[in-house]
Amino acid sequence: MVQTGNAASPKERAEALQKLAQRHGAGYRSVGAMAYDIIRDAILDGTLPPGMKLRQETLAESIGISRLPIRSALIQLEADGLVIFHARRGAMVRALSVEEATEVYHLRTLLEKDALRLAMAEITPERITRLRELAKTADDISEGGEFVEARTEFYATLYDAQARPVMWEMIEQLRLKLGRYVLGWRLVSPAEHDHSHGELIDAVAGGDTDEALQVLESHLDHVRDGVIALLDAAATEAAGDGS
Amino acid sequence: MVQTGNAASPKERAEALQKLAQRHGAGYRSVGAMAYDIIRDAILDGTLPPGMKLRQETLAESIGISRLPIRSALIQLEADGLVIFHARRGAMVRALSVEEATEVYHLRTLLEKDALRLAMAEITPERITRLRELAKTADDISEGGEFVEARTEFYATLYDAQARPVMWEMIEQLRLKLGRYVLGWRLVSPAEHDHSHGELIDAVAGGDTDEALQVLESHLDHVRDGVIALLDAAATEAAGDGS
DNA sequence: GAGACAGTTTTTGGATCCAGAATGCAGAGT
DNA sequence: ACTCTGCATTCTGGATCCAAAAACTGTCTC
Repeated sequence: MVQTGNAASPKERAEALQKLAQRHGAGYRSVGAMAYDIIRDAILDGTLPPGMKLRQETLAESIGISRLPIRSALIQLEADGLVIFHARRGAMVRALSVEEATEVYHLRTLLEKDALRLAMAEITPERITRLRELAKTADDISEGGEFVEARTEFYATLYDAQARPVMWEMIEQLRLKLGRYVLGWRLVSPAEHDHSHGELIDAVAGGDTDEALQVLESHLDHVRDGVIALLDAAATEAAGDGS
Repeated sequence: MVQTGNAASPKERAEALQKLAQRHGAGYRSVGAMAYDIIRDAILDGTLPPGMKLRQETLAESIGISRLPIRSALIQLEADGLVIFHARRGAMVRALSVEEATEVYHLRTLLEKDALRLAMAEITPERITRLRELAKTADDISEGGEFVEARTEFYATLYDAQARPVMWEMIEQLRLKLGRYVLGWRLVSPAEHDHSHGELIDAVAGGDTDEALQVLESHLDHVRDGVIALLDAAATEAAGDGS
């Protein structure tokens, strides 16, 4: 079992956290909300790897606040499934098992196909135009944080998040659980997924619902296979490390 | 808009909260976890009605702890969608709109039909026996807290929560959002839903997947209609109140 | 030499204290 | 008489402080 997750040195990690903290500079409603965003981003971009133990004191110092808003943030992250609390023993970054990842993709397929079906029933030409722009942005950008944002906006528009807030919230939750692994996969094999959003929006614009659903499903299957391969490799590696 | 939700007197509410606090006596890992359970139960059984403003001080005094674990609990409840924070203006019990309730039932139908389909593919005679017992318990009990527990255990077994934790978590989340309204509906029309769990388990035992799915769906539709009627009535009443 | 027990140190979780922001009331001006 | 503005009160959100529990280390014994 990987317990410490010491992929990088503690010093490097502290610096990366501080850099994230500076990016999330001012303009926040509350310090706790800022801490939540910083720690979430750190988990998603791999600064805090799965299995990493999260010491409240260290996080607080890195961000430059007290431990209290850190605790608020960690509680929220636990609800998101990114962090797990071991009673009286603090929090650690939650690692996803292969089984859980498979389940998440099963659910995403179920929900997102339904969302797409509903959205396509009332799609407008304006939205398609907007979607093409967003798809281009999402397919062009490779860098971590930016990519996640662009992709989120694309899907929010595609599924009409405004009209179906509860459904969108569920989809976002599922996507959040996987984000860090998808980014890791993109680093490993960057060539494989260049124009996936473009293809999807082409199918949507074509008006053929069944075809669009098929494109979406195979896209999800493709990413799922990549992520699971990554998880398998990590598990094998960890096992190979011995005790 | 119902803002204060003063259905009962403040004194009565404080007493009800204290009673809940006593029920959740000892044996808790942390005070925050206890506070979470108490407040959640209070929301679910109507002691804290939708729209009610949640003053941290008052809650802390009623339960007999400090404000800090209350805040932890409220953050968790926000993640559950039972509470909403208005920045710098504290938390209030979140009310569900008719649109959101409709969406929740749409999603539950989608997820639970899928869960039942998967579970029926690998059902065992032992589980059916166990389910019959649980169904009987759930159909017999009427009282609030007990009923929720019994019903939860029934569905956890039916959908094989152990084998599919992520899916079960999502279903639980959705069910949680509606719990208080379902209980309210049961109070209004107690005759309508006596043997629903029994009927469902009969269909499952019969082995006909399509029929079981149909029973599940019409059960969900039935409850949905009841809850939406209740919400509509509440909205009309609130509008009739004048300003 | 290895294992177990005890003491120390580290770290979480809770309570009290403090500051900043919002709301409500009152007074004055139009 | 009504409205707008300013002040006071109240409540949230954050920081510091404290206690209890767990982990680690060192020593003693078998």
